[in-house]
Amino acid sequence: MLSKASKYAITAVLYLTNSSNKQHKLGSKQIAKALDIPAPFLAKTLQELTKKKIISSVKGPNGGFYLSKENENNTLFDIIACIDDVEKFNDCYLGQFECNEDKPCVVHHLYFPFKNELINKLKTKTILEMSNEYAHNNNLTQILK
Amino acid sequence: MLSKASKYAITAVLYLTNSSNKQHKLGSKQIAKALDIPAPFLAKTLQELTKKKIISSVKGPNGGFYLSKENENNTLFDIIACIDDVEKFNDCYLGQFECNEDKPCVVHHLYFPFKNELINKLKTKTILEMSNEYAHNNNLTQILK
DNA sequence: AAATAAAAGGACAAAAATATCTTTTTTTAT
DNA sequence: ATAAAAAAAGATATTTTTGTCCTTTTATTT
Ligand code: FES
Ligand code: FES
Repeated sequence: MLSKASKYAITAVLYLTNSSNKQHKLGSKQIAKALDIPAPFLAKTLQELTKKKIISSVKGPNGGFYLSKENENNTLFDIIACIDDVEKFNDCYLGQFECNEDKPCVVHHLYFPFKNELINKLKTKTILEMSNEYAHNNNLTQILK
Repeated sequence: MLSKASKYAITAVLYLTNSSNKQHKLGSKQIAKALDIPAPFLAKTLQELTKKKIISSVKGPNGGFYLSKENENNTLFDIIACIDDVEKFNDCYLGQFECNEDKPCVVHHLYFPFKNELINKLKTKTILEMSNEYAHNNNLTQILK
């Protein structure tokens, strides 16, 4: 399971795709308020993302966080790996010593393929793609109204 | 994701199925040592399981923990629910506000069916069944040797 | 009945995760 | 240049989870 920090990170990046760009940057407090996330904690998390070039930031008046074109090529997995220890994906779901085919736990045959598919999805899904899906989704809901 | 406590619980119960019975009870320290789990922490966890009748215990000399026939009808889910807050299974994997079909997150269509299958498996898999599988597994490895 | 062994219970400690606050640095706007 | 605004950095606080320790209760064995 993901930590709160990386969930916040994902939610915030998703918010940035739709509400910011190089011209309209967003401050950490604005983002935190909009998403109802503890502001200083989010600020920390956004700093980590910036440090590892997952998102971009500019200091000073009118500064804030935004996504560059390059940033948008980052994947969900990149965000998660920036905050969490992704080694945990290798652990057995039931906490058995090792997770492998030789001595599978009772949910291994369910968990293992799912996990691999999930990781694959996380690794291939770029921020840009999510942004597009989100826009598409919103269009649909607009049309349905 | 399960807490360490409930993973310890599962591992310990599994150990009990194979190494104990009403005649041969096991002390919490023995179990902890065999499984390399912090002893006092496991003791606490085993107490919770006993309180909720998932496993059985007897105090005094030659006392310890064991599984009654009724205990063996408990499921993996019962063990988990005894220790963890299973409401967390309803949360969105990526931490979006709600998990539902209307506004699914990007991994919802992967996560949701898996989660349901997993919960179903956890709810139907009894301790007895696991014990049998384990025995079967061991027989196989014996044969293969 | 007494001694003992083990669970049960409760208080405490450490570590990790989450959350807050303060100061410094940098950039932009004036 | 100066002031202001915002990120960056770092120190501190709280909460939750994990882990330890000590005392009490209870059942068993002698
Ligand atoms: S062995 Fe348990 S998940 Fe693979
Ligand atoms: S909406 Fe994210 S898992 Fe269902």
